[in-house]
Amino acid sequence: MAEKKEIITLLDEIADLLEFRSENPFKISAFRNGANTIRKISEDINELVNSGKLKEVKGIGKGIYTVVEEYCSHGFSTALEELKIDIPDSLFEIFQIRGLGPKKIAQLFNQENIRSVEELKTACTDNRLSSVKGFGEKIQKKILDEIKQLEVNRNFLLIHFAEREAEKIKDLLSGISVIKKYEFTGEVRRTREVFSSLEVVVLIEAYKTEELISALKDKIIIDEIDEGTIKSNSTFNLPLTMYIVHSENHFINRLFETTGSKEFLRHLNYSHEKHDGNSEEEIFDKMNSIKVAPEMREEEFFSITKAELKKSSNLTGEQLKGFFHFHTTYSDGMNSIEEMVSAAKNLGYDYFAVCDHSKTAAYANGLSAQRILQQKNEIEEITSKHNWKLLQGIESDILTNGDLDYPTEILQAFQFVVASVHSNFSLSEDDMTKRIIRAIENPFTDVLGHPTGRLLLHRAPYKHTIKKIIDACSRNKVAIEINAHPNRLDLDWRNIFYAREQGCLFSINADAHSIENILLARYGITVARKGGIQPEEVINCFSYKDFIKFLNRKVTRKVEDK
DNA sequence: GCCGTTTTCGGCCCGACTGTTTTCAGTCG
Repeated sequence: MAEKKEIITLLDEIADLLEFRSENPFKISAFRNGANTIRKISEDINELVNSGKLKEVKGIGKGIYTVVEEYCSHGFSTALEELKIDIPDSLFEIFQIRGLGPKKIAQLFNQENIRSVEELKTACTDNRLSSVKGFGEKIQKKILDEIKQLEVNRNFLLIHFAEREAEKIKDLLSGISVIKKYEFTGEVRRTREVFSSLEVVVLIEAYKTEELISALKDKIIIDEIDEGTIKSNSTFNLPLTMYIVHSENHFINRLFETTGSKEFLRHLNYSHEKHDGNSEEEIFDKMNSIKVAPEMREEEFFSITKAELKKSSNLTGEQLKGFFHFHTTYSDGMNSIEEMVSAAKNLGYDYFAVCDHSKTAAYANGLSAQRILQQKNEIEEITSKHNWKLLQGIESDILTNGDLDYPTEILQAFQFVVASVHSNFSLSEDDMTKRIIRAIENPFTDVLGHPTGRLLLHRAPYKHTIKKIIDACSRNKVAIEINAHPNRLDLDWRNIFYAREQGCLFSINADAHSIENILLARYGITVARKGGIQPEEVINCFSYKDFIKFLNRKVTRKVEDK
């Protein structure tokens, strides 16, 4: 048994190593293509292997099938291991540095004997790399910057990976009988976008502490036992701190003082002696503060200028009725329109706007004018078959000059338009801001997609002035996307407060490329809640009638009012 | 390695961008 993701990683890794070893370029792309083919398969990969049906899939031949079959049955790949011979494990971290591909890494390894990120860093600091053929000062500087970022990122996990670690900890703690109750605190309770630690408050009887420690020692490595604190740094993919308390009152107070960020507590002049309470409300009361939701207990909370925007969010996942900005097999999605909508409907969504990639996104199989028509016909067929409220939208690329990548006559045929930047990221701050604002000013734009372009722990946002962009969204009645993909979580929650002050609307979108992805919307909810967003500020929470009103606020669109 | 045929070898192959070159290789979305 193997997970689909593992197979994809395996084939990509083989492709990287083949390239590192300067093998036949077509063989390399066969493996990359194999990885992409598997990525697009929606059936269970193990079943396809067992039944031999994988062999029939275009792009999977005898060679790749053998690799996948071996991995599924035995959990390893002889082909991969053979490619790894004579390569130190430390080299693989270099593959994470953007701008360095297999060929450049091979050059560094073979010519300069660079075998790890550390050695690469030294070579750059000693200015050794700028004189290597094919490298130069700019690349050397870029590598150093990337290494710096990598060193910071090493200490963080994305939210969906951190969640997995938290689940393991839940399993661990639930299995220890002396624990009366526990609750996650710190970054988990604040629902940060990336995590550097996992913290839990644990309640037990005082005389059972030794019993707890011995039960823990059976299952995890304990690195530190301090007064009331137990730490395990290496058992999970994030360091774990457990705060051990022996009374309900202590539980509440420990939970309170470990939830808010240090800056948040400092702003409130919090001290645990003076502000001890039997509930969090009581603690806030003692500080003469309104009650602040756990997820909003950040320094940024104090930048909110309008009192009514400090209210906790009432938003929940069940309130999302509109399912937008999802991709299908028409572009780079894994599932058909019908499969996507049907799955979303089962999860409680009521109306839908498919938004495949536009023509400029060639790498993602973006839609040509002809294929837009084809899709339109299919949508008409499906809607009449199921009586679905399904609209044809598009995720249109914002070109370098700020135009969307279809002429007006095509744009006006869409019923919903998400405008996003997918290329040419390195404009100056001024140029990028103007580019995005021009797209916002386009009368057909409904939503600004992933506004900052960041990929968490991977790529910094492009240079831009976010306040000017938010102002433009407010002026032009364009909703700002909260892209819920764990890699993005973009708009950053820190900018939500300002956007709300300008009266902006938001659109929470999973940017789903598969049925499984639909569930990612929940991370968008956590981000929105962190910014205090209420359901009436989210276009996905509108009734279908109000959503149509929203669509027709600037241009008239033909939408059947079902 | 995969595909497909006028079938067992020959062709396959995004395109823009960047930084290095001096006409291109490598990377990336």
